[in-house]
Amino acid sequence: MINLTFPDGARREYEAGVTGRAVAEGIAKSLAKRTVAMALDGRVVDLDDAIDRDARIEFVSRDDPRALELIRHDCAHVLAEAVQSLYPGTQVTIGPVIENGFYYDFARPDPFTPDDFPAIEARMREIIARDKPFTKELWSRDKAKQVFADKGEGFKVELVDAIPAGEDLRIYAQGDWFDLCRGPHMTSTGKVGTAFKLMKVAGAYWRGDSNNPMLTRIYGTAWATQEDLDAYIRQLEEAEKRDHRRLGREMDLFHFQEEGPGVVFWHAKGWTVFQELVAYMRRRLKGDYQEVNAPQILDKSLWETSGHWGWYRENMFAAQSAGDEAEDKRWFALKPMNCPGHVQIFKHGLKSYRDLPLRMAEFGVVHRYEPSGAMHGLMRVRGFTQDDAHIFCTEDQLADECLKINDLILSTYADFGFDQIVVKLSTRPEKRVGTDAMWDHAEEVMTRVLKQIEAESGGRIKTDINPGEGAFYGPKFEYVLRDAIGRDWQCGTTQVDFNLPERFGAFYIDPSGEKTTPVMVHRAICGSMERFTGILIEHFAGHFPLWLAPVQVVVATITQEADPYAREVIAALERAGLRVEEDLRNEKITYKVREHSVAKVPVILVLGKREAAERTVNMRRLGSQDQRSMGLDEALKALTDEAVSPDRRRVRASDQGLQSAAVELDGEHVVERTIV
RNA sequence: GCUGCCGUAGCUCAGUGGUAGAGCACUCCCUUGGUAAGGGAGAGGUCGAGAGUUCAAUCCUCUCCGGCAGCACCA
Repeated sequence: MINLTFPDGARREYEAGVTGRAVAEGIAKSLAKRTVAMALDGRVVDLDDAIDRDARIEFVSRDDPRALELIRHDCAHVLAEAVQSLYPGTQVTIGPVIENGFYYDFARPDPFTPDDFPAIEARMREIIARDKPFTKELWSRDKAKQVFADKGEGFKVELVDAIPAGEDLRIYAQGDWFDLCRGPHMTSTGKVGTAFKLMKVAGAYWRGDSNNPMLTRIYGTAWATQEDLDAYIRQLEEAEKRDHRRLGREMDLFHFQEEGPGVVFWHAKGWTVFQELVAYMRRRLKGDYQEVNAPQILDKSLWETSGHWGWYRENMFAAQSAGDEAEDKRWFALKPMNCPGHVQIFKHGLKSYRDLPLRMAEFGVVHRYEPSGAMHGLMRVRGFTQDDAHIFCTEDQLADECLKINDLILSTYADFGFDQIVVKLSTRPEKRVGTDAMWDHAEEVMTRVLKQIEAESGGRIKTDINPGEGAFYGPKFEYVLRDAIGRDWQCGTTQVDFNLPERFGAFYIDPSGEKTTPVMVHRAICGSMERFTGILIEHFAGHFPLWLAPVQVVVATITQEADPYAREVIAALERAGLRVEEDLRNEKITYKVREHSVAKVPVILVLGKREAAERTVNMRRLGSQDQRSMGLDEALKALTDEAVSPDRRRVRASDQGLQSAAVELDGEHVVERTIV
């Protein structure tokens, strides 16, 4: 006999080996009917599984959040059956659940196209309507291999081989169709419901390895209800509207063209945002960092010394004199990183332990030959600006420096309204330099720092470990932020480097007069300034907070009679340091308002005869139909106050002895105020 | 880089084996209008590049370039 504990705390005895379904039916037929799976001690399993020991039991209904994964997984199986029945000869491989849906990879000479979706979806609906039960069998390895081999399912045979010895091979059938699968599944295909949709097709390498053949993958999404599915589709449409490539065009921020694949043409407005961001970062570095600038192209020998030529040559740009008869035909490389340059600067002149920690920053433009398929708007480019820095310090200073960097990174993200941050520690990879003792030490320091970061954040910062993902020269922290629509971006990074200073023979004189190799820490906060600008565009949906907006105010007149006053207002705004554009065109005010609203200008000051006579302005904020009439001086004060960047506001607040709670002008608040 | 799709005016997109069209934007004219598109006229394209098939190619075929969606990659 076994004891089962129910969610309400009740305990009952059952024969060992009783199935969940029998338990449910014993309680109520209706319960059994609406239950799609059960959870034993919190682990979701098939309802028909035999229960052979004491457990906490919960019945999972279709509307249980835990059922969503089952719905998607079952839907993947239904997709696979539909595809095999419609396209005989197609091999099935794997079909896992992913965020917001699932996919299934098929092997087929002719890849699928979205044109195939209606037929597949129709067949899926038939399979779901048939409502065949999912049944599970345990097969021997030999039987599974034999059956799949006989069916011509070579990929499944490989999967069977990959399952560790001693593990059961589970086969799930839904009527005549069956698949090798870890499970669990719901009770029958009908439970999948109709709130599913095939989304796109794509190629994907077998087992994620680019040496393997390419399969054809069908992505789908599935939800418990049609409302959930509709909401998801709407969310995708919303994300598309925020796409920085689209907003970049609409707001006239930047463009790309064929002659420069992966390099940005920044227009005046985009460059204004970019430069505001750089200026912000410069202010944040002041006092702690010295800013330098190392050369753009350097003799390839330097990159051989650094190791980049050996490790990353395929991804580097090289240049030489274009003249056929040039006396000097040596090869130079465009810098892919700033660190070798910074080490040269460090080495210039003898350094003392008193100079450490020496923090060297650069907004360095680096070029990397990214694979063509990797490029994506501003997010992945071949030429970009790093907010890079290298800290030369002693071993003893390492932990403090990591924590100091952490403070800078987190406070920077907070200034833009990013408050969901994950810090991940990446540990030693297989291909690496340096002794195990060095790695032990560095990982020990960084693990300690990671714990401290988590503890000091009061639970706000999540941490994680990526085993084996470190750089070849040292372990690293990666800072992943979540934007306004829930997408994650890895931006900041802190990397410990035991390798480079030694390779270049950099040293300082320690207190006992000995030459000592410093530890070097690479760190970036935004990472790529181009990318971070792209993230901000999408995060704010183009509705930048006033301090970042490329055009902060447009002064638009209703009639020409207001032109002289408008010029006065513009001059006053410009004197106050605001970025202003005039719109004195011979157009109706509705037309002007529409145009500037579409361009996402945060503030429109409308001036007509009345304002000119009263020396007032009529202010309209982006995203609001409301208008506010106010005196010119009042408007100037309100706008200049709001246009103060968050870091300056913080300084101002502390100067006035105010609590940091007064720091409200982060991105979130501005967004709330300016977006409908 | 791999798989699939795409490339026509500044932008969004129609279209055809007989060398092209719309809307918006742009220029000019009328209009001076109170908060998301007033009216009229005009200008604007080597149909991504090259080769092939054809009497004839923007359209069909191939190669290349670029883009998009995934995959792989990201020092």
